[in-house]
Amino acid sequence: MNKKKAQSEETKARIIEAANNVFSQRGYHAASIEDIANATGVSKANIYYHFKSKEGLFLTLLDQYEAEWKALWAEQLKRYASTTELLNGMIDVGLKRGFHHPLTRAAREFLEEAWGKSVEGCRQIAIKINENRAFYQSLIQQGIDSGEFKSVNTSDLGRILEAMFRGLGESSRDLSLEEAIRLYRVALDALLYGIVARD
Amino acid sequence: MNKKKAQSEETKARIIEAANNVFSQRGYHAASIEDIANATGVSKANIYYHFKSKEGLFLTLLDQYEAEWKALWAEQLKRYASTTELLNGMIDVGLKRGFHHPLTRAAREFLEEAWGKSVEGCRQIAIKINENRAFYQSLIQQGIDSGEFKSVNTSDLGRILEAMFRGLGESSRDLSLEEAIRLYRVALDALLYGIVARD
DNA sequence: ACGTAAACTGAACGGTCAGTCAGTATTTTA
DNA sequence: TAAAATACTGACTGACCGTTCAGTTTACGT
Repeated sequence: MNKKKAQSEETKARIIEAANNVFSQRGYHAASIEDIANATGVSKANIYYHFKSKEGLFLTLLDQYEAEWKALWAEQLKRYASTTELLNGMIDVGLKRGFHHPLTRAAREFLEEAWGKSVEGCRQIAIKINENRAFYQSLIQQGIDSGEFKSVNTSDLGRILEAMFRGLGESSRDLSLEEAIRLYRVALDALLYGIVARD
Repeated sequence: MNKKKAQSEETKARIIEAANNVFSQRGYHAASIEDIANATGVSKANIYYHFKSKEGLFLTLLDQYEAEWKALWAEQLKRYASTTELLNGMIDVGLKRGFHHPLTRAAREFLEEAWGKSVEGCRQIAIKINENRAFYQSLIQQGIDSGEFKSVNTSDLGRILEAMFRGLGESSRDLSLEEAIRLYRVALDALLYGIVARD
């Protein structure tokens, strides 16, 4: 139980890598299993040997991405003293590392396609959305606790922060990395300090 | 040339109405011409008598929606003295009138599907995106001119405002109208006055 | 009244794509 | 080394969907 299993796991890893690229570029629906098979260099049927379905493959990708994302954040959280700095750092790291979640588009598409069809798919995505919201919410809470932010409603503000970043992610698709980072920074600055003129 | 033409135009209008519902609920891809035909109560082929293609039908819908939106705004612009009030009013009117652009999801999906396939489709969507950006930008400029806002970069802030509203539109899909309006107001308040605590 | 054009339909076509299956090659186990 | 398990493939299926087309009904002009 050695050479064969190693081969198998390497193939699986190659499929995952190719699938990541194809889903990121084409989105969930437009990415066909055949595309992924060709990109990997294996047969279509082989993908169904390693993964239960297109949905199963995609959810595996999301799980993996989320795990990497969490690990990255656990590391970043130690590096910054204030929440403001942390948020600015988040922009840098988040954008440089794959332009703010390359699978986001595919994930949203997947969710919309799964709505009503795949109960399991919806459930899994719902879990991820909640975790993401809780993360943003905890960031805001941290800022309040440290006295940096006003005592705003963390649930609202978490949602708003998430919404703004998500919207920016889409809006900045035609921008270079540097321009995108600048835009995100300006946005964060506006949200932090407001745009209303003070006397 | 009377009864027949009237019938025809009524049918066309009914197709448009049904298509609006179906595209809004299902998104661009998942909405099949057959769905729309059934919802209208006509044959699939009849839709191709009145419209060139699925893309053509959808672009007609977008044009119509945009025209209504513009007319509504032209009216609203007169009703408010300050830009801050105007933005708050925008939330109310925009959300009450169909929860912030029901076709937005389908439009994004359409754009992603059209990328590389339909040059004409991309062109038309690009025009609409630019018009939308220019609109937000002019709102910000107006606020600066009246002395309400700091002299921020209008191009950036327009994009940011648009991104935030778009993100909120998605994020608030599981909220009631009242909750959504409240969330939007909190978001606008945060952007206007900031969330950083002042001494 | 009659020919013609507009409005409309049922059935089919062509293409795509997720998923299956019967079979082959390779490695492991006994 | 024989049998069994694993990794993998090519060809196929069934379903869906945008689009077309030959043909039918209906109103209009003359």
